[in-house]
Amino acid sequence: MSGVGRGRQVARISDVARVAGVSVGTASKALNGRAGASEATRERVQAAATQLGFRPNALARGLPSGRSFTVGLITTDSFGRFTIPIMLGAEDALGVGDMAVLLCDTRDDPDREARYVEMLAARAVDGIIVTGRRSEPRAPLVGPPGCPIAYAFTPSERAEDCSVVVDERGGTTAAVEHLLAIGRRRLGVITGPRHHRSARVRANAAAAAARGAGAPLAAPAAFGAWEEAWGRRAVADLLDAAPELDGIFCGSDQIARGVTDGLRDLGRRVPEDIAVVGFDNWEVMTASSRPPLTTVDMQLDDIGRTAADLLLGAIDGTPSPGSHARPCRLVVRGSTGGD
Amino acid sequence: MSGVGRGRQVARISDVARVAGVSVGTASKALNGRAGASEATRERVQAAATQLGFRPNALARGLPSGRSFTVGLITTDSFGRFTIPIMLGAEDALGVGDMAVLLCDTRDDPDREARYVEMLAARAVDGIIVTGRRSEPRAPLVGPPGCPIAYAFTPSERAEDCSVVVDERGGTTAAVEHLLAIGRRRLGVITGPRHHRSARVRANAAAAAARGAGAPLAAPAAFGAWEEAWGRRAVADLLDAAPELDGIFCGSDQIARGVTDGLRDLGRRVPEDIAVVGFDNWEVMTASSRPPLTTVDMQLDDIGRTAADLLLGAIDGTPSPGSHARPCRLVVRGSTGGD
DNA sequence: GTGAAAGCGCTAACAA
DNA sequence: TTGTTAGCGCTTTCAC
Repeated sequence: MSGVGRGRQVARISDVARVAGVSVGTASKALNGRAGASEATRERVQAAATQLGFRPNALARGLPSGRSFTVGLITTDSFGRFTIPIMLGAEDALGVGDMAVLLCDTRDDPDREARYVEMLAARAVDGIIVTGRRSEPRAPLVGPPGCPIAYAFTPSERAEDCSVVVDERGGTTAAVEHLLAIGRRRLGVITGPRHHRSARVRANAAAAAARGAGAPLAAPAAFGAWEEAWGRRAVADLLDAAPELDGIFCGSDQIARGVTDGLRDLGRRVPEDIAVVGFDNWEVMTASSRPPLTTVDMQLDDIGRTAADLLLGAIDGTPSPGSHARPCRLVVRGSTGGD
Repeated sequence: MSGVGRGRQVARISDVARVAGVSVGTASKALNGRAGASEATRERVQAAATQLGFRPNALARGLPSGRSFTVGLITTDSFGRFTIPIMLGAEDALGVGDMAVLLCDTRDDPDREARYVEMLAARAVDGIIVTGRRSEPRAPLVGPPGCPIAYAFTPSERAEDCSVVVDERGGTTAAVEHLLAIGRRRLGVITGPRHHRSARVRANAAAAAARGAGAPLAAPAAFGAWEEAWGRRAVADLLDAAPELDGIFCGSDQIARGVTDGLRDLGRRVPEDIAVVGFDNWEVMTASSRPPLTTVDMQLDDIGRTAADLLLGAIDGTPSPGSHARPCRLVVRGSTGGD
């Protein structure tokens, strides 16, 4: 015990100092590039550190400064399809600054969230990234006092908090304009449940874009569920209501895939008779759909990366309060005649 | 600076000691339940701690002991479908012991892996969990000397390392026995690429189970890709080779879903004409398939939980070397007449 | 430019 | 039973 266990096997700064023939304080300065160390000693110390494979103990390093070179990543949803790319992007950005990431999966449970925040406080994290699977704003995280927070994808309800969100409106508009650009004029919309903000935003944006181009929707947007089965069912109903439909914007790739399957069942050709656009660029869906789906990519890794960058800024004393919208990217494939 | 920043806002053990009217050392003993503190003071200290909302600084706590109450979670694959449930299970088990989880996504890059190991060493992690998306054994992780490691799902090539793996053979056998139990005798197998261990293991186990029951496969196993499109294609070929097939075991739910779609295209009814079983219990696939898929659940959360438990044991001085196989669970749904 | 010394918050010897 | 003291490995004053 008494720290003699594993710790001893690793080079400490005192070892580096001894090898370099300087004091511990000087070694510290030299290693951290702080003023007050000649170029010569700096090099000697660096050499000694390299030779010994010295890595500063992050725990000890953080104690005096109150920093831990660690950020907490809180996801309110068991990491799913949406949070993963966000996490990867965040990890990328943080890795550059040698920041480690502490994982916290709250599973939508406020108690778990509170416990995790305590844990992060006890570990003196330098900042926290909060993410989730929905674009609906969430109640602000009650974090450790003074600890910077950045929200990714799921914004905070408090407007002045730093949130990085997807420009869903812009992505939808691009998708509809693409349908119009390939000559479709009688458009329909099939999307998720009305109580989901994303479903509403995308439906409204699609309707507005179509109307704005002088080609208003051929039928009201159909709200349902984020499921293939809903897409299959809805497209049949939609064609009853508007038989000469020639383009469909779907609120998700799952729905879009159901729509293409439904259209095939009905004997309609995609994209010749009816072009279909999805949303999410979820490879599993876009690739297995017949034909592959044109879709909107939310570039979630960029969301995560940006949130992490802004968080790092805040940690360094340059906060970026407010909501930051990031663009989507349209990916054209066979379901609108691409490829 | 100088630790006066955020650190000051949080109660330290000295605050607790002062409020309780005892020394810091006594407070420490009382809080940690170590011998040498009367019941009365113990209670006073506890009360003071609660009142102040005291949480011991994990960094400071770990410095003397050389421990950090943190484990590293290394995943060799951008967290995908397989690693997520594993991570959740591991988090569950670790959370009980108040262990935090440091996230490391190596993206199959040995350099990244090496850098992460250094980072984990610098943070003095108490242990490391290594996971991946394949059941193929991997080269042993070169971790910090003396640091316990547990492999989850993807085992280590070194037999004496602690690995928790899925009993794929057992799961496959259960699936085939289910097909036999509902009266199917002319079975086929469609699975992933031959160079994937899982594809081979499952195909062999299925063939052995069928043979063992006196109903050898009606056609050799078809190896291809983990894709729906492969399932659609393969089932057509398989029916050419063995027209009176009445049951198909698929190496994944994606393939199985392709198979059900392909059978519908061919005018065969599932399960009346041909029963279909998948593998993975991936909800997106099982639910959208028509009918919903009977499948094998690998219980990956259990894999993660078990790996974490074994790691905690090793950290506490009770290692569990060797390979630990965990059972699968058969989930019966419409594609074999269930529900 | 360099070294000595204090201290970050905690634990664990050892005294009292 | 309690308090005192000495570190854990590092950074950072402050003398020299």
